[in-house]
Amino acid sequence: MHNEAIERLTACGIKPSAQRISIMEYLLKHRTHPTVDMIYNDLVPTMPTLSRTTIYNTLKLLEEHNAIIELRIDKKTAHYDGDTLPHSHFQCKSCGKIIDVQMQGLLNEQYETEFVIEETEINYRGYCKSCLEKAKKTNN
Amino acid sequence: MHNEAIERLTACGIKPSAQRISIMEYLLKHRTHPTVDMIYNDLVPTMPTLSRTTIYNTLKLLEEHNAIIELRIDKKTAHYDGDTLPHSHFQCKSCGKIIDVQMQGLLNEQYETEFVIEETEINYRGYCKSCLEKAKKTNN
DNA sequence: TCTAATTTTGTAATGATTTCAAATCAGTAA
DNA sequence: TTACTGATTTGAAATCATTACAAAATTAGA
Repeated sequence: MHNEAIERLTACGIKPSAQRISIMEYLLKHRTHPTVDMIYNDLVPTMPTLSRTTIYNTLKLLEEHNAIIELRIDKKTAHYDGDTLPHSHFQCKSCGKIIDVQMQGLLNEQYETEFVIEETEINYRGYCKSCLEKAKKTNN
Repeated sequence: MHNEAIERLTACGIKPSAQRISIMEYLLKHRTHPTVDMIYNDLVPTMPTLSRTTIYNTLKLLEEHNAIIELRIDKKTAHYDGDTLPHSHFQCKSCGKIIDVQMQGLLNEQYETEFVIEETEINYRGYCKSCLEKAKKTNN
């Protein structure tokens, strides 16, 4: 797990520091879609100088380099996922748990037994035509 | 538009007050996926006593009664949509604009000319099996 | 009109995230 | 080893969207 973390970091072009390895390793080991605070509370005991800011900074860095995915399914706080392969998520409005949904496209009845869905949200992010054109003019 | 707002409110079981009508009407008229602040700034001139808190309260009420949809595509703030029919959204990471994507399921090349997609996120929200079972036991 | 319930309002509190400058660390050349 | 440079980490303070709350205003019914 430790080596996998280092491999993932270097493969994504990130210099593997002790903190970055710890956080990457945590996300590879725990498929619970943790928040910053969960990661912090679990790592501080073995890394007492660790700062919350470092976790924020590192997660942003990892996300920008596509080493992890930032989930915005929770309306309050960001959650993070070490699984970068395309898949969807379900969050229970009562207990807050986030569950992986290994299916592209819309859900079928197979899942109706596992949970009751009240909201479906499909979000795309990227760059719009006019911003791409503006960037072209400025950069060339 | 005024009457449509009242109709939507009553159809969703919401008593139509002046403020609620204004906000509902605004969301029916402006398909720009506004934030609380956009709604506030646009409505205050004609409704000087309007409070931001009322907008927060009203939007939550409207959403709970399925009169509108709350969008969480923007990582900073909530946006709101008066169009409750199922559709997806795209947000430009540069200008922040949110664009409707009238397509269920994953995007095809048709959209590649309109924008470049970097992230795809499919979120479901509802209730998980164990929470549903807990609720059953408590309520019966 | 009087009263009770509902709705609205403004202020203060909350809490996640960001900013920022100082401290620490890692790597390199002398 | 030592000194230097740049990268990384850290903690405190600031920011900003949202919520809590209690008072004020409005509405509806008797």
